[in-house]
Amino acid sequence: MLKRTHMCGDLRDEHIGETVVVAGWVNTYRDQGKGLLFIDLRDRAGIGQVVFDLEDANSDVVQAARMLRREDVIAARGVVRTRVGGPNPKLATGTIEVMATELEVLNKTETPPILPDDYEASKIAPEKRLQYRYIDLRRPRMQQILRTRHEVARTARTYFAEHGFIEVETPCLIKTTPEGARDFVVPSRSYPGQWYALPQSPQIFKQILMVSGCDRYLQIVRCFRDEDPRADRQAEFTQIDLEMSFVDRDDVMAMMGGLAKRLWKEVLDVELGEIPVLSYHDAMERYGIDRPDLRFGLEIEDVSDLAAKTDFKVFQDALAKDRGVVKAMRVPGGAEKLTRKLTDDYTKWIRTFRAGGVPVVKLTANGFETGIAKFLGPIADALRERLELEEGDTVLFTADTWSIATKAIGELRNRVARDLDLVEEGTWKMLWVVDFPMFERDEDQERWVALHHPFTAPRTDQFDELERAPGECISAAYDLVCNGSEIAGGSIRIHRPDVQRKVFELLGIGAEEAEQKFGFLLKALRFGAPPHGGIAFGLDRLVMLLAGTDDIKDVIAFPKTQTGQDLMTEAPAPVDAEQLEELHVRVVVPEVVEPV
RNA sequence: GGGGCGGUAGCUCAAUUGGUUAGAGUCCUGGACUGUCGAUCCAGUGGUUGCGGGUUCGAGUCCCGUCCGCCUCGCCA
Repeated sequence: MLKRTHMCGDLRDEHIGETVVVAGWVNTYRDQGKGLLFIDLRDRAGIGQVVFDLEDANSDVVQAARMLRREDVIAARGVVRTRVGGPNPKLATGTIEVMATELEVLNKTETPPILPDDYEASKIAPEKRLQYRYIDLRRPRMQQILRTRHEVARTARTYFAEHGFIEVETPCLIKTTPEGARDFVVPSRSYPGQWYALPQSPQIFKQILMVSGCDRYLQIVRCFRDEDPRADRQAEFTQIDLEMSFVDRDDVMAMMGGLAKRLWKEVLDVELGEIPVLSYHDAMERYGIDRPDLRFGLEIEDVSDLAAKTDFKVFQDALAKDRGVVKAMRVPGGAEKLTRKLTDDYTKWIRTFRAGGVPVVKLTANGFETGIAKFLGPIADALRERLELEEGDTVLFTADTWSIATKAIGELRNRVARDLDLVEEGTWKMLWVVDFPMFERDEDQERWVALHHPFTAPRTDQFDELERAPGECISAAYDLVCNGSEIAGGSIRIHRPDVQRKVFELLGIGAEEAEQKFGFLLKALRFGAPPHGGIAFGLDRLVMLLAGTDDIKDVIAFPKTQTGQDLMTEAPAPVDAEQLEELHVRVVVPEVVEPV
């Protein structure tokens, strides 16, 4: 076999005159018949041109070269020289070519079902790309993303190693935990009827490592949550997981902000600057979401007090509800840009978030016009002042309970920014969101649920509230948000068993149940647990941002579909009866499943 | 579990109110061409219209069911 000396994508002017051996895949071929044959050869580093002189039509090299087809695997020896036909500015290797003297066909390909061209990748059916993932991954773009992912992981390891973190592995076969997402479970062969669960995160283990005196822990770790996927979510995903002892909230935020800055610098050569901090309360009130996109304005105002003075039934009905509110968003210049078609569409679309519609009004030289203008008489001046309205603006409203109206207008804010092209590409708006409530009321089940997770500590000044008014208790949790995407979330943890028991109790986990399900944690906390806290970065989402893609499947080498299948390996699949027997598992299939 | 969109040649798509032999580009096969570069030109192979039923003289097209993909609501401590 010809031994490779250079990556064909790495060849430059400096290699001119050298005899090289390159190897890779035939990206394209251009056969000129009598005379010349050009091969664009692709390897991990890029694409380079190999030329064959066809003068001696009977030579083995020429005969083999003329048989080459796209995606054949070859090696070629030749001399690097300046391109005779002039440079190709589209290629990094565009000024040079390899004049081939030897050719070795390492593997002919069958006609490829898909071709690894970036320029038509978006047109190929997603299931074909997943089915033939090995071909799809040959695309330069996919190779670039794989390397970005590697860079992120490498940078994180280096950064945290510099700061005294050590990497520790935690188990994948663990005990199922209540609360949280649905677990993936694994049957135990040795213990009939007993099951392991795959970790939703290594949360408890990393806390116990703090009790063990590790002081600073790092793990790049796979997590599993058996919930329906989304464009930015897979059932199986990766966290950069961290925990620190003897720290407060500011210590953790400073350390983790440092990683974010390092990543953006190393991967994109972007200086992030100081990362601002916003309270959960302000995020929800001003942006209607706990992970606001700060690349554009469109701030939201509560106008419930004004709305109460109108006769508009939608407002009145909303305000009559428990915690009913009316929210308003000023869209500068919206009178022109927000067409009737668009605003009608919003009213329909907003129903997916359970809001009734989107009342609209425009401010013109003649005052409020269209939509609900006729109801705004009594509050016209106050509304103009509150929203600092100018002529040509549109105001969009939502009215319902606080949680529905807030969420709806938050989603609407993002939608309007997209529709009006207000999002400036290439900008990075990172922020910390802090001061989350400890608990959220689950009205259906009439109980408190943890907003973050049950091991999150109250802020140090909030222990009274924990006893007195759990609904008002503020936690020591923090989320790192970038361009409207949550990229990390964490908290200071509870390190006192009495506080942990109290929180379990508030969550409706009684002493006995707590002992049975979390006994090992409660016990560990009794034996000298240091104050500690940590965070987990979503590696997949980080890479999505840094690589500029909005499909999580692009940043995972072998992703699953929305129904949890791997189209390449065809997992999941049935197992043998003997396997089931050994595992003491009997399958009950709802209906007859057709064999494929 | 709910909603929306889609599935026609290896790939990307077209096909009039339900009407003749389901077309085009690309890939592939063969040929032409001495500096191409998403090469070009000529010719050709290639189809169980996702699958199963139904309506009809006649179904890619209409109806029912089902499978698959994408987006989304719920869900995701």
